Amino acid sequence: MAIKKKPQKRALSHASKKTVTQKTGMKFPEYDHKKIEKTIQKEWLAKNIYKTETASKKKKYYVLDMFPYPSGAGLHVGHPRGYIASDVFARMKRMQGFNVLHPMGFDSFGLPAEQYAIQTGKNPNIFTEQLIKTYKKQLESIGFSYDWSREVATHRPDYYEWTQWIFLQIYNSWYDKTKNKARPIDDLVKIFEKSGNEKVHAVCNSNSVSFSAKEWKSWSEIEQQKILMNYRLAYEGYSEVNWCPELGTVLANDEIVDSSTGPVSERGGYPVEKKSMRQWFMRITAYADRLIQDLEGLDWSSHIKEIQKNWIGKSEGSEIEFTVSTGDSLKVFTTRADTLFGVTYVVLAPEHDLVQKLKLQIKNWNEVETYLSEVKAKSEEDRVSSKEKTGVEIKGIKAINPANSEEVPVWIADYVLAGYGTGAVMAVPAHDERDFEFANKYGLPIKQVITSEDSFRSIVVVLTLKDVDLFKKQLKEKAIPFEFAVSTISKREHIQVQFKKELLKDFITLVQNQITGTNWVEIVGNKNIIVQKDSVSEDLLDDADIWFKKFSEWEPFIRGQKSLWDMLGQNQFLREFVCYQNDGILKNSAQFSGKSSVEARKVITEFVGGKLVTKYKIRDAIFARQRYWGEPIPLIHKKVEPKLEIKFSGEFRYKLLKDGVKTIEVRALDKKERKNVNVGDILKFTHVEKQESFLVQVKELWNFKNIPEIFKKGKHLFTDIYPDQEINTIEELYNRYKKVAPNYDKRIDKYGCVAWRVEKISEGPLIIPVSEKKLPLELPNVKSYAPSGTGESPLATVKAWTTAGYETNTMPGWAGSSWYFLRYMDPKNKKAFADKKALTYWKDVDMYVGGQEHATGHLLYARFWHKFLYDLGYVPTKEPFKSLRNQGLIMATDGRKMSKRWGNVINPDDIVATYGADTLRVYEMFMGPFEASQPWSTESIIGSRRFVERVWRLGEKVATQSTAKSSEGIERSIHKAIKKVTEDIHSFGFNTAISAMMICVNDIENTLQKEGEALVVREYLMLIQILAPFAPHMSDVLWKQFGQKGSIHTAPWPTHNPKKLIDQEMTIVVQVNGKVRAELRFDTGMQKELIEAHALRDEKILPWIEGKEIKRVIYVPGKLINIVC
RNA sequence: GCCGGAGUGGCGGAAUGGUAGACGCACUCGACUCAAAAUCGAGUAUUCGCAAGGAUGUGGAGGUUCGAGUCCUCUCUCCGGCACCA
Repeated sequence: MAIKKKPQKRALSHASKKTVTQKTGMKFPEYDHKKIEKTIQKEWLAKNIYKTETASKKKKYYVLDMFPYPSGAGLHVGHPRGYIASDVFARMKRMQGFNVLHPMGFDSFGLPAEQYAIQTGKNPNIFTEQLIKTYKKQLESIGFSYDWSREVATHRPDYYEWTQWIFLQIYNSWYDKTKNKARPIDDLVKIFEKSGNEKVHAVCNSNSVSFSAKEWKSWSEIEQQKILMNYRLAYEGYSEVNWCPELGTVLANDEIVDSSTGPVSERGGYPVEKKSMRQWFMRITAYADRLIQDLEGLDWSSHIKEIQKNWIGKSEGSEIEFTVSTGDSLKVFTTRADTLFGVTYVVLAPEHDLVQKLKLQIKNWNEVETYLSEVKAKSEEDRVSSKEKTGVEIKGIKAINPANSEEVPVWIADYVLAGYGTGAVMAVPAHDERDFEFANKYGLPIKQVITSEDSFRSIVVVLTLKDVDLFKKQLKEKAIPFEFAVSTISKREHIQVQFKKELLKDFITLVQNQITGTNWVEIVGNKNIIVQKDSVSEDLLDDADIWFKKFSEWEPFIRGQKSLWDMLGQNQFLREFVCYQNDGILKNSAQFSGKSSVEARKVITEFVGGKLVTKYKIRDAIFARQRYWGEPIPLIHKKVEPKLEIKFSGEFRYKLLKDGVKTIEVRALDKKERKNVNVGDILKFTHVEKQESFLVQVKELWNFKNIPEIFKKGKHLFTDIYPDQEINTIEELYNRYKKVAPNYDKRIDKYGCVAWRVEKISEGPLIIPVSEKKLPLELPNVKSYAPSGTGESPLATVKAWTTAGYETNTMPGWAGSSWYFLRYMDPKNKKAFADKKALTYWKDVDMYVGGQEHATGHLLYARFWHKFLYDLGYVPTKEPFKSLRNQGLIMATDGRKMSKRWGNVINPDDIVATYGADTLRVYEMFMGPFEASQPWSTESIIGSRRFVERVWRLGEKVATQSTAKSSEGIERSIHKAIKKVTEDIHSFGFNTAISAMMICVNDIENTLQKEGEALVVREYLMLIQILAPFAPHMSDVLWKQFGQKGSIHTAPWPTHNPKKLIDQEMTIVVQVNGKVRAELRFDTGMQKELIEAHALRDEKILPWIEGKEIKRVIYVPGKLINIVC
């Protein structure tokens, strides 16, 4: 049985409340954190010292925390780390005279509250408000300088009114690529009315077709809206969700776990499947490029920037058109157009359009179909996790390489993704690992077209141990007249030599002549090539065939070299072939041979009539949750009158048979042949009775108030026509039909007739936005928070909600957090999300502090929304967060993450109670570098407590007599500390800032022990001022204790005087050949020559330089002197 | 696999190319105390040496430099992100 060791609680010295009598007779209290913190917090509140006004002549500074999600688990000591840092920062800025905005709020919509509501049936609104209260209390006890009058919570209607408002702006916008910004959708409508969509250069759904202004105008509102939906920045669409039939609900990715039988729900372990559901999307892809571009000007950690860049995944390449033997064109996307001559096959994604289109021409359709269904049956996990590539050749179809007109086979394989690029790739197995693997598996040819141009190469020379020494010696003695590096690998008898490419020849000669019995291996990049000793020659440089030498040929040789085998056995050598993926010089590429990859990409693309294009990995963001506890999406699905779309089908001449119309004799328009078809078949025919042909053109949609019974979708109707008539509109057609319909059968034999068909009955609801005046669209009360069972949100079960036609999806968690920082600027505004004045004053966040886990979520979405608002002129800056700092996690004492599950959570309330908020703050800042993760240490925190107390007790020793003279040493320490602390807070080096203050306190204490030295009030106050951001309670109380008016937190920040930093003496380290041999003290500012003379005569130095010629003396002013001899 | 970041005492960590281990924890010894806690003082990388002092030392192997934890090359390990993105 494990014995749990209880952490020992340290006794703290505050126990007694007696006072200490100072030299001066003034009463100095003991440090009692509970009393101090409680009193001073009350005073702050009463005097409202952290309230921030917008109208200020002072310069603004906006310090923001990522607001918390108030969860039932409450805070643990890891959460406030970022808040403490930003608070320290904000406090310093405030003391430096800035008008600091430092607010706090709550990201209060989300899953856990919903989960709780489902389980308990309690109203999540009430529950959430309670949690917020608890959180606030916890935060307040730590002593943050938040202006609570600006608090926001995303679940409150006065807040989400504006989340909904922003949504509507996004919904009513489109992205103009020409102007590279979002514009109102009304602008687009105007363009459509004027010139259709041919000139529109917009970011839109790929299924949109081109149309003219006339066509646009001819469409019904529903049709127009459907077109517009392809352009809106918030649009309706479908996507696959994780559907759990047992639970009757949609699950988020983290609610799913893998099991042996496939994915199951975390709760209950029920199977989870994919289901296509209606969703709302945000067209973040429109901003992909700007989201990358504008990262450049941001003061964020390169780490986060990198993650975002990676996530957006920009890649520049070419779109190249291959021709398929059927005549169809096949576009591929590649970043390596330079390898076009190396294409030996092309691959389509299983979902590629051409696959279905060419169905009839595919000779092995059965095989293809089997493969397609196999792929479909595979779960996404299977498809990704099994690295084994599968595919099938499409027989009967070839693709023609536009570069050299070569015919190459066409394959379908699921390693090609339908959603990226064009869903088709040109395969260059010689220079792409995936193609390489696939080609090897299916025996496809490999054609080499790029040669390495590395200026450096590595060679591993296999030597005996004895030879290694010899070899090294030769190199050391510069027996080889060129630059290289030597290293032994794994302490075995290998030597790795690096050298410039042009020196290869010389090197080979040397090895062959001087070292006997060597064999060797060449490594290019991280790929290996074996070269037999005999075959080493000049053409090693340019004969690329060696890259494809079969391993089997060399295997016996390598096995013979046991150590080499050990070294290389586990790596790429197990491969039979090697493929070279880097840029290089082209070969086997007709007129392009000899060009560099970079140049060739451009010219080859041009040569084959391709296009240079940019692609992004990022996908549009799903902006809908099938949940209750989120902002309602302010849209109404309005039912409208149905519309018919009617399609003309053809002309017929009927041959009346005795028992009625059964067959029709017809002649096709283009192929002059007769054939019999059945009634209802749709064909293109000419009128044959008089050998005349006429066309019926139908381009209109028909609106019906009430659709006649006869118009069933897909039903064929026949209208008689006379040979000499023309029918131009559906209306004419319909009228004729109506006339004929009653005695249809009787008339039909006499005349020709035209067939037409109801193609589409568009009844779909029209989506209209809720009027801005009616916002907020408040969440209705529901009887049950349980899932609706259909996968839809519980809102779908609310009758009033659905009859009003309101959208039943709610917004995702990231909606409210994508703009909250703007609301803080003017949180009570009822007319706008924030007033223009407030927005122009506060502009953007100067310092944003939070966890890096939001790199690809919140931080991306917030930037996206902000850019959108900027495009429409609602905010003055392109980017919301100028500087960003990410705190490291605080792990539990056991090294794991703090979590209820592990039972290792440390509650800040306990720490505040035992040690005080000031100590908690100092400790969390002192633990280590702010951005690094550290484990919480129950033992180490005492050090911070000691420091806080020591500063307090230093107060007893302050000389309050007006005659007291300040000590030069103490003055210097304090000014040093001011300098260091100011700089370090700026650079978020809180741990070293505290260390500097500790050094300062140690210095003062030591100095005070000397006779005649005193700590004067002014200097002591400076010390507590720089400590104030870290220990705000204690320092403010001390401030008042020493008779200062107002709060320390509104007093100006001290500045250091550079003159006071200078010591009269300096310590110079004396080195001989870089080794420290002595330390000497000189007057500050002494000349180099004098110092040098002293150093050379020093008794500690003499033995080291005796009898040696002094070659050089290096002097680093004020620091060291190095004697080289 | 690819892209980032990091490896320094018993622990958290500090060091514009210039005395490696600041500061803190822990530990050891001492002072105070009847005693303990708290507090204060001294010490604390490894190794040789009684000492003075010397040698070694920042994951490993090399290099550049008067001088490298820091810069360069290779390599190992750990952490984070992405993951068949052509």
